Amino acid sequence: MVSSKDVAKYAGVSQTTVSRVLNTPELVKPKTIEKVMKAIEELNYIPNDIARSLVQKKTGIITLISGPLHNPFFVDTTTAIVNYVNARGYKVNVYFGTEDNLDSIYNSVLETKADAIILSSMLYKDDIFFKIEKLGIPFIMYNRKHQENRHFVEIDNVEAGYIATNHILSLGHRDICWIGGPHEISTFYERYKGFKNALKDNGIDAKTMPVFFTNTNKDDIKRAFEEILELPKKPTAICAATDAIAIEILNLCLERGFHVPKDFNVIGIDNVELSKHHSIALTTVGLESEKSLGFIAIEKLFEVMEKKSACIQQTESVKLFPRNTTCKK
Amino acid sequence: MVSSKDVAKYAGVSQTTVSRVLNTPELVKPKTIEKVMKAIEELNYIPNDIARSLVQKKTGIITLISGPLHNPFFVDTTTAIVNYVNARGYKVNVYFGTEDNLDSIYNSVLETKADAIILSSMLYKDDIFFKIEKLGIPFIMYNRKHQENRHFVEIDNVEAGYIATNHILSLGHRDICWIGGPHEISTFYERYKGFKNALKDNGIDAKTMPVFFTNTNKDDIKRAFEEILELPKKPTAICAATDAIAIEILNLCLERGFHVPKDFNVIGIDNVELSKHHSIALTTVGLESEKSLGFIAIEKLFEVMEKKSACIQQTESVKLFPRNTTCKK
DNA sequence: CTCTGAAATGGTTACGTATTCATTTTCTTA
DNA sequence: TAAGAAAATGAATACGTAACCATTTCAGAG
Repeated sequence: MVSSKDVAKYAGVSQTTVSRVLNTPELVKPKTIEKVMKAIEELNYIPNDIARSLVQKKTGIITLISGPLHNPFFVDTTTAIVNYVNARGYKVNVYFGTEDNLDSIYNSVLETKADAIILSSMLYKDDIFFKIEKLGIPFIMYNRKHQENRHFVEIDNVEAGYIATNHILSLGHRDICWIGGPHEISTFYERYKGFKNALKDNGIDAKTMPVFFTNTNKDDIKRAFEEILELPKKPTAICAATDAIAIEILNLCLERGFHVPKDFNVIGIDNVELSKHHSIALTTVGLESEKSLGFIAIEKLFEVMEKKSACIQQTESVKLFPRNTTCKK
Repeated sequence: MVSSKDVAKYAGVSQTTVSRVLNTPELVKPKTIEKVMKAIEELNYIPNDIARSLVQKKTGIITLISGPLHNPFFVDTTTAIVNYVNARGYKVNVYFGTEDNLDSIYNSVLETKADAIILSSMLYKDDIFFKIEKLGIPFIMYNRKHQENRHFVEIDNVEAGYIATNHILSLGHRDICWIGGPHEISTFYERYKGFKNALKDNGIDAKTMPVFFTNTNKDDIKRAFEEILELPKKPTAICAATDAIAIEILNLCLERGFHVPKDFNVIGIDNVELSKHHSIALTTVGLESEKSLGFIAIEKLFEVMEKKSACIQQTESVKLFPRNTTCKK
């Protein structure tokens, strides 16, 4: 591999000068620059990122721990994050976390001397929070938060659950069910809280409503859906904690020959891009702002990296996006 | 930052021994290992990946240049690639290439001393091919190939175009149009070739058929669709070169109040996961094999990295997946 | 011309690890 | 118990760059 030393020798200057030509050319005589550039050209020299990282203690890498892309929410956020990071001249190390592989991901992440971390894999009570904090580098959670209540960007999940449920109730539905995820995740816990609040405010006893807390892979959602179908009183509306779940429920309904919204109303939360597709047209609750949550989060992370902010605690407000999967009972 | 030297001093051994404890513990006395591990624990030492990379000349990084995730094909492939790479203990630097940002991506990629590159951004005649080849590291293209005809994994694109078109013809449609992408990309060129071949074999003059070669972003597809609507003789079937285009066409049809397949048949190519969703149920052509193209490609790339193979030139066979967006005329 | 300060360049070192080679310690066996 | 082999450890170095400090070169003022 050709190094800056080789270039230096070839051009008849010192390695220091080669480095200067590339980093602070204003300190080098034009004629020298020319010489060095010619040598670089002819030797096909490409600076070694790794060596630079070592000496500068900056890797130019942002680590992203996303959820899996079969969840369209992470399609939207990953796109926003990666593109933003690259536009800022950084690189992205990406991981798709599931229940199985998180340990090995965290191991790898801690060794990588990234300049910052953005993640959506955090549980409400999660030891990894403290390990990451101990790294001493900027980090931010999006869509989930930790008990410690620091470094997060989220939507107003309680409100989102409330709005979704309230919408269903306002359409006249009274046989409702909730299908959400594990409550170790703040997002699911809070959205469910909104569900209960809405029921209460409408004078309904939450305890009478069937609720399902499932893992968010297709198989488990299917299992939950089958349980729904076997309920003594079939619900007329299904409130899903996320668009990903809602869209899968949609799929299962159609697979069984049901019609949405005639047989079942379905509502989600997140307002993912896919929900806007006219084949899906999912009624959902999402950000008031045009920006995606991923974008907001990565923007904030850079603020922290640039010391413009110290600690992010941001909860974005939400609104209803009525589409075609809900209707008057 | 605490280094292996600090650990060494704390444990009363040499830095070499610390390194050995972590990499070749079988060469260290158990008692010493214990001492060192205790020091590592107490000092909260985490080995520095960067320094290791520098001396070993291995970064443990695979660079992935994917297309944008709003194309569901890249959702599938990115998932497969990232998960496979991480499972093998490597990291992934990911980029989402578009027309605008490819130059800056390539700049960044060439500087990163990745151990290998996997990409789907290559044009048929593209100078970057030679620059990457000059890097001297393993690389592979998926879904596209270069004029030089080396280092690629693709589906049989000509055959795919043929099968799709033939299916439409066999359903009795005669007013067909083709909507594809720029022909600088091998994929589009070859799928279109299959389209023409099928017409020819059915005794139809390809020149009489309306064809559209558009960029693959939503706006341009919309523009093409509007042109289709203004054709003197409205086609009964639209052959899209990719599922991404087909699904967007589906969206536009529904937006305009058309019914698919009653008003328009739509067929795609790629058999992306999303096409299987019952709200979409897109008829398409895809891999015969169960594996995703991304998986096949990354598997092959590792073969090259392990010197099991030298140069990959792989074309996978395809078959029809009939679903609900096509029907007898 | 000479002096002075600025501009330009070079020598050396540090970054944190793995590796190579040398040395010390321990074990085995006669 | 001594000798030789094997095991365990350490010292020095390389990786390729940027940064620091020292030195040389140059331009302009007196």
